[in-house]
Formats: sequence, structure tokens, C-alpha cells
Amino acid sequence: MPGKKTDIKLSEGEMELLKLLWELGPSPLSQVHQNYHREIGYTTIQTRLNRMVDKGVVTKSDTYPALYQAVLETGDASKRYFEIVQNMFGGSIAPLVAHVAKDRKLTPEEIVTLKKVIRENEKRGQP
Amino acid sequence: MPGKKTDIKLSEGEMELLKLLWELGPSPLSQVHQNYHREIGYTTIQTRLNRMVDKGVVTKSDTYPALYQAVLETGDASKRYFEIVQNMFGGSIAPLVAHVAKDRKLTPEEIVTLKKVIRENEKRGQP
DNA sequence: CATGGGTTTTGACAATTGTCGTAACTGGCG
DNA sequence: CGCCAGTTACGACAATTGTCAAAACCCATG
Repeated sequence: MPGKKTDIKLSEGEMELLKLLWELGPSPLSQVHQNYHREIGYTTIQTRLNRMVDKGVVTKSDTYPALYQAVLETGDASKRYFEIVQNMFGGSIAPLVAHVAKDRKLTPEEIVTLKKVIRENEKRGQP
Repeated sequence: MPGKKTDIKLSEGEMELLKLLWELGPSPLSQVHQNYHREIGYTTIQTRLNRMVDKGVVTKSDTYPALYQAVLETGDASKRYFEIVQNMFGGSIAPLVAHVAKDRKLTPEEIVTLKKVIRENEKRGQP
């Protein structure tokens, strides 16, 4: 299938809003604005959000205070970011993980997840 | 000290070139151009590179075929990317790793590194 | 030293993004 | 119903980025 989501391009600022929408869930502009991490014009957020609607990564309800909602799933964005990281580290995420781990402790959950990932990967490697 | 590197902003395309410069080492434009992963105008690369020189992340020798060289270290960019990823996943890289592992098999080296990271992290956690 | 082929400089232009101001619109309330 | 505060639609503008063409330049070689 052509015209996949693959070619949508989001800027960092848009990613920021996407993340915020994930956290907040469907929200009216006012809420997104209030929860934005820094001082910024109301219509600025509006414009950004609307551009995202155009790109199809966010939907806007037709209710009165319209609700904006992320369409793109966390996984999709994950993917996009992975592409960036991939490009950066030549595909190896180990250095990145090492870097992260050096800066802050991994949570138990993360460790569990990582271990599982490794285990499954090894298993898949030697059938 | 103010005006730190912290505030330089590189686009994805610029990061791409930075990465290429790390791989190639100091290189003349022609080389950077030849090694670019896709069809693109010679002067396009040049413009991008020169803009990076303006930003101070790349130097350009004054020799005849001028050599471009990355100033920013791998670690710095790593850090920058980490910041993005951090912002994205709320700091947890586990999902990212999982995603990567799902798409392609991890190399033995990566597994070793990851395991080590986990081990050290656990150790640090329970002194 | 004149030439021809890479190299560099210039200048341009479109698309994207960040940022708003302001005008138009909607709904509840007095 | 008419008004006010909040919401939305429009449109504007600067900065950044991607992309190049064309002119100007430099130098080894004939």
C-alpha cells in the first residue's frame, strides 16, 4: 500500500504537542495551552495543532469547544524517533541506552522490559 | 558561561551531514557529496554545510579544496538526541529498544552492551 | 600563459515552522 | 433578545531549511 504514514513529517514542536495530547487525552485547545510547558501564545498552539490536523496526525471534533486528539499512536512516533536515532547511531541503540543509564537510574520496569527484549531476541536468534 | 553549545539547533538534515562527517573525517565537499546516501545537488550539500559552519558546529579549512570537519563531538550529538528521545518517551528508553528489537535482530555486541548496562544499573541500585 | 575542469561564491526561491494579532463567531445569562 | 467572555478562523510575517543554477574563481597542464 502506497501513501503510508511513513512519509508524514513532524517537527520537534509538533512532536511536543503530540506527546502532550497523549498525556492529556482529547482536550480543548484551552487545556492544551494551559498545560504547555512554557509561555506561548494561545493561537500559536492553535496553529500548530491545526497544521497537525491537516497532516492527519490529530483529529479535531466538531463539538463546540473542539477537542483535539492524537491519531498517531505512541508506537508510530516511537518508530519515527527510532528512525532518527537509527540514522544517528548507525542503528545501534546500545550507546544510547548506555548514555541514558549513565545519566539516571533505570526503573525496575525498564529493566524488566529490557531483559525480556534481550531474552526474546536471543531466543529468536538460535531457534 | 553563557552562550553555551546548548542552544545550537540542528535540523535533521544537518545531523545527517554531521554523522557523515564523523564517518568520513575532514573531507572536501566533493567527498561529502559523493558519500551522501541519495541523489542531491552538489551545492545543496554545500549550502547546508556552510550553514553549519555559521552555527559553529563544523569548521572549514582555508586550503584549496576546503576540508569540512565536524566540531561537535559524537557525545554532544548523542546527548542532544537523547534529549529528544527523553522528551518523547518521558525518559524511558525501554519502549524504544523494544521497538528496535522488534524490527531487527540485535547484534551480539549490542546484547553484551545492554546486559552490561543493566547489570551495572542493578548493582548501583542495591549497594 | 591560456584553458578547461573542478571548487567556491552568490543569489534565489519554495516549503515548513514558529509566532501572533485581529476579526468573526457561539452560547449562556441577565 | 442582546451582550460578554471564551472559542475559532484568518491571515500575516520572520526565521529556518531544502534545493539549486549560474557566475566567479583557482590551478595543473598543455
